[in-house]
Amino acid sequence: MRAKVIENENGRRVAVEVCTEPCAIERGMRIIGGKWTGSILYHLKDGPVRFNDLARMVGGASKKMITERLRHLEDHGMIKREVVATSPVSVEYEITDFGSTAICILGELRQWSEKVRFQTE
Amino acid sequence: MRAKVIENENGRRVAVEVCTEPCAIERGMRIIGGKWTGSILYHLKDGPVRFNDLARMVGGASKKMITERLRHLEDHGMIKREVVATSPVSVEYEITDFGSTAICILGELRQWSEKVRFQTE
DNA sequence: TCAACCAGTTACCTTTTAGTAACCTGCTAT
DNA sequence: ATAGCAGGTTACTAAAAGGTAACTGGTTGA
Repeated sequence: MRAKVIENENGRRVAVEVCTEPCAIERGMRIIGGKWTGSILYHLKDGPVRFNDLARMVGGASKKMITERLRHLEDHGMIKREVVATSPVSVEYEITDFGSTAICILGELRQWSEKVRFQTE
Repeated sequence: MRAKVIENENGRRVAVEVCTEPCAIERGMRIIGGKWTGSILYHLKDGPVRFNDLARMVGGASKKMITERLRHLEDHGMIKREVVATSPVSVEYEITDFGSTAICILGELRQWSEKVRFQTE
């Protein structure tokens, strides 16, 4: 991310230290940037939540989306899935320590976009 | 984002204060979460950059993508486009004060995802 | 005159993402 | 028995996103 453009000995403009794909920001976005992903993770910040409860909380997202995003977050070690031996069984999703490290970013994004309402449109 | 699930008087689980679509995190992601968007904005943090230089810096993104993202960022008041009367004309893109407010979020995301390499996979 | 640079635009195509709605197994309270 | 809950899965469709490559019109230096 230190990319800059300089002129070489022939007067041609060339980029040095280009942002090779995928750069850190792009990679980060691919982890927490998908639709619903950030919201879902953020909803887990205060403790474990069950699948259907999550589906109820995140209005607009279908079960399919919830499942997909949970698997994605699990694959990246941000949440863990735990089957609780109730009857009928319930499944709890809990944020991991690593997952928690993303919460502050999401929190800031949230605050930031709450201000946006007044800055644009 | 204070959504929780409670049981009502009939023992049914219902969500209260659900995250109505699109919630703050979702909205924020739609602004800075698109592919290349964050990277492009981040590359403008140290001063104005010309169109083709940007294209050179953000390796992997086509001119079409660069154009699209720049328009998007402009529409959201995060950058401004300025035609400089050189010959041939050059076009400079500069981050606005408002756009700068997103840089710290992107910086944190960047730092965070640099750590990710060691945490997952 | 020719090639290269500027800042894009256009047409076309492929891939990805997202959404709906129905369905599944297992369990339980009525 | 049957309706409802749990936690999903499946099939299908629509829309959006992303990518390639060619092209534009003007400028400039060799």
